[in-house]
Amino acid sequence: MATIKDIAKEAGVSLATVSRVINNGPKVSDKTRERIKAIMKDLGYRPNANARALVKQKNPSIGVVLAELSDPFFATLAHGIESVAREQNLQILLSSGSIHAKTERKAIETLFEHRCEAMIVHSKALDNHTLIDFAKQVPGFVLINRYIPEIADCCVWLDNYVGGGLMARHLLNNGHQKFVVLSSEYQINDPYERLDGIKDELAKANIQLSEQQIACDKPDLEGGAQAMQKLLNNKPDFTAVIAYNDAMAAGAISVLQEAGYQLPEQISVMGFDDVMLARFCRPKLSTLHYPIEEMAVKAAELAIEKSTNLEFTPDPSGYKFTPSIVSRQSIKNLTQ
Amino acid sequence: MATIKDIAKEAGVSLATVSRVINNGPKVSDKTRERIKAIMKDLGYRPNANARALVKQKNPSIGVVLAELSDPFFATLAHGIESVAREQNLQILLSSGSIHAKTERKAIETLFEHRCEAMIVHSKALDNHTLIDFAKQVPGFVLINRYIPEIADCCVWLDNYVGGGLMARHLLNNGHQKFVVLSSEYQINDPYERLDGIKDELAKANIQLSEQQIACDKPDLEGGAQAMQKLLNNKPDFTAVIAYNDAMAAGAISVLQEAGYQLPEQISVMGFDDVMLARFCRPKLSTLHYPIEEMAVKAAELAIEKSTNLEFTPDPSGYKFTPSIVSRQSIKNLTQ
DNA sequence: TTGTATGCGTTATCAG
DNA sequence: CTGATAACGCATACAA
Repeated sequence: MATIKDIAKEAGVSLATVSRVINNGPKVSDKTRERIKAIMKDLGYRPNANARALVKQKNPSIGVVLAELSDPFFATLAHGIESVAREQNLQILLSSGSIHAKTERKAIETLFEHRCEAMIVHSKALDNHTLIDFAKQVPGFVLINRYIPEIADCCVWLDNYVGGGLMARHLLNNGHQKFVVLSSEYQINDPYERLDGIKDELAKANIQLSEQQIACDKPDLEGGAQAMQKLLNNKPDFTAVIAYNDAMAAGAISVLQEAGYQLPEQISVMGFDDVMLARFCRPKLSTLHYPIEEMAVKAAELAIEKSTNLEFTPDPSGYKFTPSIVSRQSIKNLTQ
Repeated sequence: MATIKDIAKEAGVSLATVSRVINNGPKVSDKTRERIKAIMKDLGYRPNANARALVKQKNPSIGVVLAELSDPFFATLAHGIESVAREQNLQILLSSGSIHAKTERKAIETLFEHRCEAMIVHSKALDNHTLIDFAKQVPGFVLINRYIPEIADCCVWLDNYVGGGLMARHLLNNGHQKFVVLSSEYQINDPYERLDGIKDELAKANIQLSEQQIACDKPDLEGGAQAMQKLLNNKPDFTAVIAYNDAMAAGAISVLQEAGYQLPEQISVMGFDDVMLARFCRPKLSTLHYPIEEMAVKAAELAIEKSTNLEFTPDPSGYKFTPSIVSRQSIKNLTQ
């Protein structure tokens, strides 16, 4: 592969001159500029990004570590990041953490080694301490979907507690009084926070949630189906199902329908996330909209700003997002 | 950030020795090895991947350009690639083409500049000639979801023509005789090939497809809905809808149901892709399974093999995949 | 077992 | 306007 040297030799000029035309340097005569450009095209010259990154002491790229690639809204997240990356002419370096602390750590370290100037990490397995440590090492480090008080200015996150409250309130407003909850078995914050939000809001209406009304399983379709089945076996009395996310809600719906229930006439179901699935399961799922793409864009912008402008003082209060209710057809209004 | 030099100085040894312990070089005494390792950890040393790539003349990474990130099966594709990348300790460099020839070209060139040793590109906008050109420049270049005869050994692709035939045959076998087709308006190969497959198979049963029986639109939900609406307005006589993909099929189903048709009793609908959507629309969609994850894995393995082993002679016949019928509930058997 | 020297492809700082 | 030349961080052939 042709280097700057080859084309310098071919053109009978010095390396410096060639470098100047590559970088649109100011002081080159139009004649030589054109001649060199022609030669570059001729030889199929492509600047070596690695050499460049080495000498410039930074890699114009944005590193992304995702908790898991199979996550349905990963595509949306990636799309958001990509849109700002393109605009800034930044390359994307992608790693997946696969929800293992070890792999996540490895993924982040790899990004470090590449000297990415900005980094967006969606960590589900690493502990706060480790993350804080990382955040302190690179200016452009941003956490998405996670809030750590010590590094609040690096966090773009969703208020899950408020989300849980919104779900409960919405159902309450629709006249429901007897609930059942499908939660995620993963030992991460989100499920706990949502659950706390639900419980607290319910408590305001003097409703307690007992352990028998909660089932945990994997936060996907199957998990939702199994959790629902467990609950059904106990034959609890309820009119509404509050699911950890849309996938679990959809799984629950299948089980419920196969058990002969009319939805939403007999039982209402509420999801969380507002992924595509929510619009296509029947009945169409009422859910909470998770503004993941906006969050991704914000995270990318923040990461770039922080890495570029060292004096930048972020406004921590601006990086919290709140989900909003999307009312479709899976919830029956009992008050009418 | 600490460099190899810093740690050499700190340890009172030469650069070479440090480099050896980093690369697990063979000739270092255990004592110094341990001492150096300790110092590395102490100083938080991280090898500079860019410097490494420069001197080794190759970047241990696999470049991926995707036609579009919002594509529903992009996540699946990425997941397949990622699984083999991890196994081989390869970093993923991601670019999106956004279905614009210019952007796609730029995406590929960026990957070139980074000297990725393997590249997997999903191009929808670039012409054959350009792609052939690229393929000849890097050994580890692989095209996914596209077949170009001149570089057949770089192509991992799905036989869309056979797929179209399978759809038609399946419907024919279920007693259907009157069809309507929802195709994609994008000027790329897939829709044409599928359509040809459909037409040819239908022709074997002496059925011709007229222009009024075909509607083109965007290959997504909305497009499917609109295409279906167009057809409905013309009030053609049909018992089965053949859609370009699951998304269009789902869009069509919405329109059909809102128009008061009973599905699948009155009208059967067939999709293509077998994405998650197919399992969750009602009636559950009968479709063709697109083995995208396997294809991604194969593409990654091929790309790595080609880049590693220059003598490797690929077996072109092994990189064609064939879709298979997934029978669910959206097709009524008219022969019973 | 360890050290020295050189080069990878660029950019950038000086001189001309 | 152009040309030498010194970094950048690391690997490696060759010496010691």
